[in-house]
Amino acid sequence: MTPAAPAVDMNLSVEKMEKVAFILKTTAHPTRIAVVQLLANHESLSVSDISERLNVEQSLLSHHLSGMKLKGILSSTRDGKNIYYALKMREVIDVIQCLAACTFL
Amino acid sequence: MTPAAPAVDMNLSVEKMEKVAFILKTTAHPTRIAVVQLLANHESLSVSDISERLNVEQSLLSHHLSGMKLKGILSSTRDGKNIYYALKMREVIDVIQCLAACTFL
DNA sequence: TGTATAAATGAACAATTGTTCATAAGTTTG
DNA sequence: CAAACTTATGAACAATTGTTCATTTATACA
Repeated sequence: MTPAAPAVDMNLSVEKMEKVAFILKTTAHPTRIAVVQLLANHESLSVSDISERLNVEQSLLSHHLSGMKLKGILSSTRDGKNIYYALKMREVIDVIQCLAACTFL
Repeated sequence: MTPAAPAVDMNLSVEKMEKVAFILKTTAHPTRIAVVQLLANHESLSVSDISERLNVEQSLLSHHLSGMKLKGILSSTRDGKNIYYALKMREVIDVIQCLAACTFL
């Protein structure tokens, strides 16, 4: 007997769904997606560097970055006056790629 | 010469980043993730069916569903008294899988 | 037609996110 | 140590999302 449906193996617990939602929400913002993009190609960048590249005001960017760090997506290390952020949860790259690959977007 | 970085090919335009963010946001909620999960395995389900399975109140679920439909993630067709929803943008399955596969979640 | 069932809608409100601004905290260098 | 520079922080406010509830719309069927 064949199943009446696509049969995609995906059985997330409620807890896991909440975590997935949490990560998605943390990423779901143009500026934050841009940050992930940048850090996907750069290993690590300082706040002011990111700020200039993305043309986002320091404080606002800092809020975004620290939020993403808090939620485990980024990591940061200080070097002198600068603080360098890096992509910790590299899986989010794949997530973005999945959608970016959609032709209809 | 080797690049100083991971070199992930991902160059989204601002417009595309906004669209990706849009889809992520539309999915980033435990109930909506559960809906995607269900519809990944069921082809199509009526509102009351989903409502019972997920234990979410009719009106609230309807709001979620129509939002997802509006944003192109789901489609719906009426059959008699019921309205059946189906997954239109199947790519979101992959997106969720990407994250669900993370062992650390 | 009237009643029951299924789902959508819209207003009101709650909760969460996003943004701005002023200021603080850490670091370097003269 | 003071000045300059980089980033973080917190309060205030704006904007968006999520939820509830009452009501409406659409369909079936007695």
